[in-house]
Amino acid sequence: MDPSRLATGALRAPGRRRANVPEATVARLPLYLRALHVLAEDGHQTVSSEALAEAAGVGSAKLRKDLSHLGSYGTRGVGYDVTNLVEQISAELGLEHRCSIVLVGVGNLGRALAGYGGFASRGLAIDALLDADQGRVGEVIAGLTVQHVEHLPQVVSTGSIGVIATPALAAQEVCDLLVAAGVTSILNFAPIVLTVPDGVDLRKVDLSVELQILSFHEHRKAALTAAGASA
Amino acid sequence: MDPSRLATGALRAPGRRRANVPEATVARLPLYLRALHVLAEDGHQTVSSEALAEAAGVGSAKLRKDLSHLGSYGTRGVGYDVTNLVEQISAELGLEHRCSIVLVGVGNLGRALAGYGGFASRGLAIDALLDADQGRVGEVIAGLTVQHVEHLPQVVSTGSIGVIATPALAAQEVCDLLVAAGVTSILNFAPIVLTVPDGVDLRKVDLSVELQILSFHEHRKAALTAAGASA
DNA sequence: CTGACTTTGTGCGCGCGTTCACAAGCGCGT
DNA sequence: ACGCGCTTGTGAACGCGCGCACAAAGTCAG
Repeated sequence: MDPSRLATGALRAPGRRRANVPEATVARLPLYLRALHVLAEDGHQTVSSEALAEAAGVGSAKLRKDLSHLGSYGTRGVGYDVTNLVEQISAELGLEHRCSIVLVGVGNLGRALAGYGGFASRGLAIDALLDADQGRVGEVIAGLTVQHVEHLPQVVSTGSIGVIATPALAAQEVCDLLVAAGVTSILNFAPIVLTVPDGVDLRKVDLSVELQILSFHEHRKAALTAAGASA
Repeated sequence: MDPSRLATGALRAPGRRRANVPEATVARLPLYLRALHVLAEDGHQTVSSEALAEAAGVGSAKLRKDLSHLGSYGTRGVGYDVTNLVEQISAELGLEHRCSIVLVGVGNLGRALAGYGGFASRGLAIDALLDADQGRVGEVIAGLTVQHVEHLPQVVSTGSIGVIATPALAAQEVCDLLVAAGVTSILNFAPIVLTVPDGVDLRKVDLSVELQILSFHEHRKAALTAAGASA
């Protein structure tokens, strides 16, 4: 979020030249990674930027520029080595050593997240489930036993990512607990604006916001066709 | 996604001057709406751009510019009338006449979405639950009976929004069914790139992508602190 | 009525991200 | 060995969005 944290261009390794990868590029790296996994399972050894861009749903020029930000790992005239590219992107995303994820709030959404296969498939796995409701403590979901939220400091390790899937009213309190426990990366699903101290990365996913954006487009399309029909 | 669809600046009503609201602004309108609802329940009659921006977690200048894109509904020296602003934003988002939502895929995530209170609260409500698994047909979730996906054409009405919460393998097929039934706005939760014909709006929410982005930041922070400690 | 204060609405400059278009580089066939 | 075609990597232009800072406009006190 804060791009003023650069000033580190001098200490990068001489071989690699990934200095400051743009945020927009980082947001697309997971897409490339997923497409590459599919291609690898399909038996492709190499892939051109055109084909990979097609598979990831982006433009080929954008893809090449994105990949160029983390080094030149392609071969002109041939394309990119699929396996190598998977490794490079995984390393860039920090997925080589499995990241510990702590999920707080085992309601409907929390259950869905715990059972979501997309995490565990590649380097990401939920390590702990927490809830404030004693009635849910002890329940086993997706192979994990739900613990009381008081045990949060014990399940958090350095580099943990916190996921908040609680009701909106409890979200800020849980967020503060996470921060107090040393978590510096938080993903919030509660429909509320959270405040965190500097140095903590906070992302949010609001399901209803996405629907409202679609509603806007649908509404506008309806208005346009109505106007077009009358014109 | 495609900003080339403008060319309609001449047919807007003379009183209002909402010509082409920027996409970035549309994405924030739901935030403002939510903050306004909270303020309204708190008894506030009017609100200044500063206070509303604080509640929505954005800058005040950005908020004023956003609101100016859909007309001048504020009073200088006073602020914005909360009730009026709620109506204006709701109208802009097309929430005044409840939007019909059709959800396909009643797995973990589908269940969570069906039970998510954030939709029904303001103008958005799920109208139908569909699934391809006969074992799930007939089940009642959040007051709705799950129907077989074959009944999709009958539950879709003009202006419906389709939500895909199926496994990745079934997503494209379901997407095609939705498009064939006349749905022109689709929200996809499956971790796969879907292709839709022109004229159909497609948004996607990928839960694992968000986590991988956080993983990147966590990884980078760890690298920076390590480098800072050694320097 | 007047003047001072408050708040909106917006013109402008800046930086990021995207796209086009092309030069540089690599493999392959001859 | 050599040129031909394919693909990458990137320079440059463009457009969008953001933030600052200020003028316009309205309210309220006296």
